[in-house]
Amino acid sequence: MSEPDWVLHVDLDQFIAAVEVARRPELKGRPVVVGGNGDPTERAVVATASYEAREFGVHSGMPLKVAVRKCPDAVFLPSDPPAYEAVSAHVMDVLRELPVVVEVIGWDEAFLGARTDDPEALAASVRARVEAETGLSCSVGIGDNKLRAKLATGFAKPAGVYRLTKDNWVPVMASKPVTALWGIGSRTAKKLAELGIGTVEELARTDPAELAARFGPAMGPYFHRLALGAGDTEVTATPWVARSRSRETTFQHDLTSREEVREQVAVLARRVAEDVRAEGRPVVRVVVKARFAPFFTYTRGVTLAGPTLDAEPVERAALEAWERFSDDRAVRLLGVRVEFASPDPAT
DNA sequence: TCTGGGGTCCTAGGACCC
DNA sequence: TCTGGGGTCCTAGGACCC
Repeated sequence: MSEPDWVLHVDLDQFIAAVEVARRPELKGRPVVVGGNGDPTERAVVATASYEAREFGVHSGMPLKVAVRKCPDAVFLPSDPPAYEAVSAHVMDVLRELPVVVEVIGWDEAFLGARTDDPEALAASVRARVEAETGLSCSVGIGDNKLRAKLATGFAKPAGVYRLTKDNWVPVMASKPVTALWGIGSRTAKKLAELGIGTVEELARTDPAELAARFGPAMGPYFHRLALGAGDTEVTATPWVARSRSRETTFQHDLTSREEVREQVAVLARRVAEDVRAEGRPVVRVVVKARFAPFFTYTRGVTLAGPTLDAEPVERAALEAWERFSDDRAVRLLGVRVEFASPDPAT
């Protein structure tokens, strides 16, 4: 595949809320919050808030209990992943009809690789086609690599187009906080602040060796490259092959008996085993995640004697992994993850 | 305010081997 | 009885993203 001239990043506007409003037109214009079972008294977080709800300070990841306090008049709806998956698949099909390479990176996001003299015209046609075929609004970032295209979308939202390349990177990004970069979160920002680094420009001016000493040989130089706006340009339509599958549950009330916990570990293990049997990929390792009250999370893993597609050894390994926790605190969350053999090109 | 569920990748430390 | 240096693999934890 030849190098594309341009990378476009397409991001559907308030995707989950938009899907819900589309099938309940009477909700249009109202604050809508989707998450959990739609019961804001439960332990769950906001998956997506409509722009009307965001006006009240509600945002993704916020506990529903907090959201309902900020916006008591919002309509709270349960999350319905199969519905979003179906709409997402439709949108991706619409994108594939355009003269671009489509790399899906989430329900509501994709990179497009394109050879064109007029990326703005292409972006406009993306927005028009998606709107016409699905009724959904999207924003499009145009970049000379994936990082810049992705960040450009943030400036394009909502329902717009924005171009970010090496030509305007410095004026646009230099004074922004390091968290504006895709890959730097609050934890890393805090550590950078301890080094006196707060902005993208300050990070760009820092010696990569100094960053490597603090963040490791891969992450340190990577953060420096981010600050320069450097990134991948390759866009591939090859579907992603998962390394692992998992199921996890946060309990509405913490589990306190070890017997009850064992039962739930077994339930999760069987559920994951069912998921992966459908995929037909042998499991080589099973990892149990436990979150103890108030919020301490640990994992314990067991490597299987040999690859398997059966539920029974997965369940046994999960219980064995659970037994290796010595903790007696109440359990807030349990998870079971299975890992596949690494995809070896030789096999 | 009280923190979901599903993923990926990197790092550090210990085990083990030569 | 005191013990180097390097490499690789495995595990658990941390951080990030959608």
